[in-house]
Amino acid sequence: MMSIKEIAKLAGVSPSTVSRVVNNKKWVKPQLRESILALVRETGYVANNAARSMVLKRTFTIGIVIPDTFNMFQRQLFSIIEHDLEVYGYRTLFFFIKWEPESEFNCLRKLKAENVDGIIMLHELNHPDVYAYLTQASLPVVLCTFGREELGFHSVHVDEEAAARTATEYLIQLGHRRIALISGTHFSFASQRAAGYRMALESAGIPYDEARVISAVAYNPEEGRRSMWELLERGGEFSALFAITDELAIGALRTLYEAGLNAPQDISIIGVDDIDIAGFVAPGLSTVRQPIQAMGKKTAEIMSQLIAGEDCGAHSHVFAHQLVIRESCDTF
Amino acid sequence: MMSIKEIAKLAGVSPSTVSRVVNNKKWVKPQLRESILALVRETGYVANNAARSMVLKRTFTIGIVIPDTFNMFQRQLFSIIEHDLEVYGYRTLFFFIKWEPESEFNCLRKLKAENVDGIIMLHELNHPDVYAYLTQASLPVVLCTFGREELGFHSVHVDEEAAARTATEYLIQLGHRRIALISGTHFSFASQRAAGYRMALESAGIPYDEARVISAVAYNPEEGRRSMWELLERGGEFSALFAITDELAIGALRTLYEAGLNAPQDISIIGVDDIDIAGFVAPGLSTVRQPIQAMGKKTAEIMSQLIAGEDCGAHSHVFAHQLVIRESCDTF
DNA sequence: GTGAAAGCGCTAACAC
DNA sequence: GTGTTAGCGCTTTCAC
Repeated sequence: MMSIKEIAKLAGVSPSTVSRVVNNKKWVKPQLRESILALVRETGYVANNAARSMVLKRTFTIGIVIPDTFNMFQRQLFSIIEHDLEVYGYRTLFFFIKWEPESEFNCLRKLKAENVDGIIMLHELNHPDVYAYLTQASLPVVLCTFGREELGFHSVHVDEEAAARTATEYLIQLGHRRIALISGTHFSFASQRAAGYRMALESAGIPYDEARVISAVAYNPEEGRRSMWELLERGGEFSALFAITDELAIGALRTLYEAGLNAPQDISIIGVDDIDIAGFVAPGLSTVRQPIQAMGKKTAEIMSQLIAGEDCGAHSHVFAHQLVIRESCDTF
Repeated sequence: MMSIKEIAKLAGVSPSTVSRVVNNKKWVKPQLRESILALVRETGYVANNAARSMVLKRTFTIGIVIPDTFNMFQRQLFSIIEHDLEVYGYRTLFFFIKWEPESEFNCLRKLKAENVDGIIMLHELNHPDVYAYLTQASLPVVLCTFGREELGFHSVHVDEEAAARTATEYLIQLGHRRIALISGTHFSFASQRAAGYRMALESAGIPYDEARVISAVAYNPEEGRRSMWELLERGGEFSALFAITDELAIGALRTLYEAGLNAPQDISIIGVDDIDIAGFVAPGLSTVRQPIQAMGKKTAEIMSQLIAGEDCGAHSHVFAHQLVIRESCDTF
């Protein structure tokens, strides 16, 4: 690999001068600058990041903590964030969290080893050491799609409870009263969305019936499929289903197909997130949209401001959700 | 951030000794080793990667080149690769390629700056400078899901042409003779799969009819949907469709739904890849599976062998595809 | 067994 | 304007 010294030798100048040129600093005679630039182009020289970040004490790298099984929603989100971060001049480094308990600890190790300039979490970490480290290192942190007010981190998210209430109320408005729920236990959004469901029921004077709710152990289509089958096999009657994520809802839709049932004629189904594929299944999935694009952009923006030491105002940035009506729900 | 010097000072030893301990080298008195280890645990010290890789001249990082719009197939693939690479002791760094022409050049810059130990390409790059650099730097390279025999790189892929032929022949076997095709122009797999379609037709003595083929500009559901609408609007008759990717096929399935048509009753549809979601749409998508798991594992394995300087045998590792019959195709 | 010293590639004071 | 020097955090000879 070409190094700055070699370029310097070729140009007959000192490394400092080359450094000044490639970093666009002043105090280099225009003519010299040009000739060095030409040399750089010719040789294809690019400065070594490791060496650079060591002296600068900045890596220009933002760590993104994300589950290794990241779903389509998170996938869209991080693409947006990655893109914007690049525009701001930052690289992204992914830290994939697995379901094993040591994974979080492992992530912390890597975080320390990498010396990132900031961290964006698309995944809730529970190990207190992680948050302790982040705080103590006073590393810029932005939580995306969940909040942690107590910890004082910036966060970008929707009001999960309200979003779930919107979905459930839509079903109620359509005339449904026996509404099943596919919920889950992992991550705070699950209990928040489940709470929104209960509140909607309560407001409408509909009793909450445990026989119609099931807790999924993951948020993918296969779990949705499995859960819906279980719900069906319980024999309890329901005319509509609220699944706390679109992927779960898509799996439930699949179960209906397998069972020879139709949505929305037999059972109405609604999800949350509005992932890309939601509009392509048949019937198109009605859902509550999280403004992925806007949330991703905001996350990147806050991060860049935080690093620049600018004030970002409120710590909690709550985005409005939006009901998206497609074809999977009908009046009862 | 804690540094090796501080640990050394706390332990009352020199940095070299601490280094020996954390790197599990010999020549440290067991007792001393224990006390230093305890200190490391206590302080949560983790060696700085940048500094480490600078002196080692290895980064233990594998670059993964992937389109920023990576589809579900590629997403599954890289999760597997990332996981295995971690087991082998390597980190992964993603290089997202955008559709802009400068993106490839930009990627090359980053590649140079990062000093990765190896590169896995999940995306074909066309800029000759890239391959020139890879060769000249004699960096281990593994191409995944496409080949480049001429360039002498290792590659892991299926026989794209044969896979497409399998899909098309299945349709023919079912009695279809008017088979539409949604193909594309980007990346070599597209023309290879299109060629497989033509060969299957030819073998069956079915004339190739341009009126029934369309070229998509991307390989996502939206493009599949759009393409299928165009095919339908052309008015040409066909009883089956071969879409060169599952995402395209899923979009086409959606078009049928929108048009009030049914698969497989009105039109049979088959794709290629067998992405996760293929089994969850309604009807379940029949497709030709690429053994994602095996291919990902092999890719990581070859990479680790290449770095270790081991011989990996053949340069081209071709995996067998497999017809997956679900519900989207029926006899004509 | 352990420490001192050199050096990886780079940037930033500071000298000239 | 340009070069010299020191040093970022680490590992690795080479002394001792």
